[in-house]
Amino acid sequence: MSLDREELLGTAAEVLTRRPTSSMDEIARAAGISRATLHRHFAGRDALVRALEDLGLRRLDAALDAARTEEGDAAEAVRRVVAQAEPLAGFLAFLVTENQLFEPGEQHPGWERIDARIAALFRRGQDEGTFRIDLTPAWLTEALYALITAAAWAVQDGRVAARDSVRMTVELLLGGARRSMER
Amino acid sequence: MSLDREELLGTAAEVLTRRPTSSMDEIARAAGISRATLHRHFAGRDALVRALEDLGLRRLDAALDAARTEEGDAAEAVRRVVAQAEPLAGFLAFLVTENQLFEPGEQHPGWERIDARIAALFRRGQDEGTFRIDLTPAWLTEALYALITAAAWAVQDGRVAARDSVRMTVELLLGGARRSMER
DNA sequence: AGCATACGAGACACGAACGTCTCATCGATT
DNA sequence: AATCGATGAGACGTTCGTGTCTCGTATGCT
Repeated sequence: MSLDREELLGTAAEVLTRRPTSSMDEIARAAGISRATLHRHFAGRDALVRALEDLGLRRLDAALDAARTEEGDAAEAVRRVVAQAEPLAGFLAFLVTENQLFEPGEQHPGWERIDARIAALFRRGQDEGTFRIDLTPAWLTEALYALITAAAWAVQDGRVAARDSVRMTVELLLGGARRSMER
Repeated sequence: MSLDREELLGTAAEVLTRRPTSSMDEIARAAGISRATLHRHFAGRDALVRALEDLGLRRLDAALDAARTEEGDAAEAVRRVVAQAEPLAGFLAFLVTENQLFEPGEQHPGWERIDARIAALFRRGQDEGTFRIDLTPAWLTEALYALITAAAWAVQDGRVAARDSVRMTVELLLGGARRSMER
């Protein structure tokens, strides 16, 4: 009956991904515990969201590790990143919109590190001559996030087949980032 | 002092674009009227959001008209669409996230028409041989929305220069959509 | 068996935002 | 000048989510 704190975070992420406005009570019910117990684990909604932010960063970090961003062809590495990050899309979208509500400047510093890892991948591709240099790594990173979440929503709404999601995302992203001579 | 209903909608759109959680009172203050008067124009928050949805659709429609989506080279038409829609990015992002909270199925039917107009442009490009056919028009439409809003956020956060916004968006989108032989 | 810890259920107060209403005032029209 | 309509200010009740608390119970450990 009693859940590990980590599992608790997992189900909270699930519920809030489905409906970002879910109340503490709904989250507790979904986890099979009472609201009181949820409060015993997390002081309040803020604390829970902060913990979820940590979880998201850990998961994304793990995804980047699994994608081996520093190995092999940069384009292939991007493909692996998209494939690894795709299951996290909905959850990350929740965190982003949640961050949007906070005051600017107090965002979790962990995001910068993640951004830097992805941007470094694009920069490597530019240095190796695979990616065009007239699009900045920062923009390509932003576009990667945007396309992954867009693909997740499109799948959820039935506008894109789930099995095509990763391919569509990667093809559009790489097609834009790849230099013409590499095609 | 007294505002036209249309101007009222405009400032409401502005305020909610900046902070999607703004209260009715904040919206009224920003428009220079009282909460009571705001309620005289719009029965409630729901009604206001619906009216804003209409406004967004009208603006986007006008943007597509101005972009002359059915004229000339499809790639150039896409460029014009992005340029025309870019100023609407923040506002549209608000509407999308607001729609996300509604129950599925009760979304404004106007969106389908807009989607169809943009998808038709991509389909035309495919028929004319300018765009690759392994990415569906529906996905390219989705990607267009996603990249425009991503660019707006990136500009707002200082990660992309405002004057590069349209170019970066178009280059990435077209680079991905354009067939390799067209490069 | 005894005890400690964690849990569920529920009650309570607080705050925020909403929707409704009243009333006084201001301005424009006639 | 008189009147009508729209407005601003504010009070009021309601709803919803939150955070805190208590109390009875169950689970698990010694």
